[in-house]
Amino acid sequence: MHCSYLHSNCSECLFQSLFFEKLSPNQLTLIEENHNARLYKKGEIVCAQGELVDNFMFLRSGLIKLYSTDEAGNVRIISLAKPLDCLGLMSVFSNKTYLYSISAIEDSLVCFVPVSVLRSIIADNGAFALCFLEKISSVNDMVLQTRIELSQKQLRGKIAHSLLYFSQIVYNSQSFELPVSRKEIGELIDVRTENVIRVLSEFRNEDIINTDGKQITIKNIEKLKLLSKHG
Amino acid sequence: MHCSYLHSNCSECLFQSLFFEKLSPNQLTLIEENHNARLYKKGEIVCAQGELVDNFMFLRSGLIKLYSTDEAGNVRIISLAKPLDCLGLMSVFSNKTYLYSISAIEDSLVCFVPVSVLRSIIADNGAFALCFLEKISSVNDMVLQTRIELSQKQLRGKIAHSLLYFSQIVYNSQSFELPVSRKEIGELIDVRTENVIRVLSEFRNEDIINTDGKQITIKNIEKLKLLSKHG
DNA sequence: CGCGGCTTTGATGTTCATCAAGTAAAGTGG
DNA sequence: CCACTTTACTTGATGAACATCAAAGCCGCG
Repeated sequence: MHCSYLHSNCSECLFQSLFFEKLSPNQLTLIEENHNARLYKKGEIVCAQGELVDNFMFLRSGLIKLYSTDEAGNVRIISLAKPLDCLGLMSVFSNKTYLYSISAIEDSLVCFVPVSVLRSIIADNGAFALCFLEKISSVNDMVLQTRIELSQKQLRGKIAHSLLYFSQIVYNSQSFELPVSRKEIGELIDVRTENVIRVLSEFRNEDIINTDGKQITIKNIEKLKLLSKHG
Repeated sequence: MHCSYLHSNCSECLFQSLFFEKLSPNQLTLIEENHNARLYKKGEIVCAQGELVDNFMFLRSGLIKLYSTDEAGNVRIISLAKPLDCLGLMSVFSNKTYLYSISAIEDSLVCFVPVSVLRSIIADNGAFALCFLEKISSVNDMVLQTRIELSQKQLRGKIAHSLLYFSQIVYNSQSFELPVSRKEIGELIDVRTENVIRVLSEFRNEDIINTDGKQITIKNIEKLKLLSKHG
């Protein structure tokens, strides 16, 4: 946790260019001196529903899921986060405790900045506040939008959507290894595991995709887009 | 649109106490000189999906719905807004155009502040930015949270939820007149009109509520809460 | 080696959308 | 103000979509 890699200079962090460009040298130093980073192994929990929010977090590398668990133990994945995404939606500002749990899907490097530090900088630096507001609100919009769109689709459309998501947004390739189990895909799009499997088989039989365990190859992306759109 | 009532002093507006307490006298004056207000009749459209976002809006009185329409013409109500709520979620900062349409469910008075003015104030005043961020992000969290909860419930649970919403959040009374049609309730919770009606009839037969047209009286609120919780 | 979790396929049942048809209420134009 | 049209409301019957249940093979791991 204290190796130099983890404490690399904030001004060199890719994240800087997205979020921190409006910071004064003093403010950047403040963050550098107060930030922290930690590597999480696949499956490790970064924070749990109900815990106190005390850090703003963003993902430097890996893949993370944001999820909630109800009394019955049903898991619902709210969203995935890729490198350079910030975690926890806006809970940082609207809630004392996390509304959702966060855990690592792949080995992940997470960077932490205490909320108190971030707050003081926002209070001091309106230009940064504005920039921050824009970036973070667009994430929120996207999550809501996705959820609304998904709720209109049915089985095949939902599966098509999630395959396209991994292909286009996460891996940028027509062939990739699924980072999640069939069960987790179901949790992401609100479908039972059995049906995820069934539809993947259908798609394979219809020559839309190829599957070999977690390895997926998209053979007919246009068909997939059509399916995702139609519903 | 130019009567003195509509242009009443911002410093006296209830909204001020929620949002504008951190403003300097100069900034308050800036808003007073640039704001606008308009009364919308029931059914009137305040803004349509795709239009340019140029004002920040909040509701002084009435009731408003935020909704989206897909190619097939299906309407989906994203959220309702009560007096003192701000409209349009965060689109103000993350989008050039509105993601959703907004229209008046009841006669409504809407107050407008140009986005450019708001932006300049945020850039100048970090304390206000922080306050603004908190308030607006909690609305977003709530909308997402509600949508997730709703998606786990089934028919009877969804209807119970929406009855409780009107009773507890909008009207604060066990007896109220529904401001929306059965169809709109369906659009709000993603259920067909016929099923909204069917379940309302069931609830009436089970002595959970009384209905007389749009007049609803909740007779067994505990049962309703149970139904809403269970699913 | 055996246990538990993930994957797969088939059979069954429930939930809800859809279709149909009729009544009531609310606008609309002559 | 009344005939007319449209929109809202209501109930029943049918079917499709999907959850649930069951059973079996697979794989990794202690």
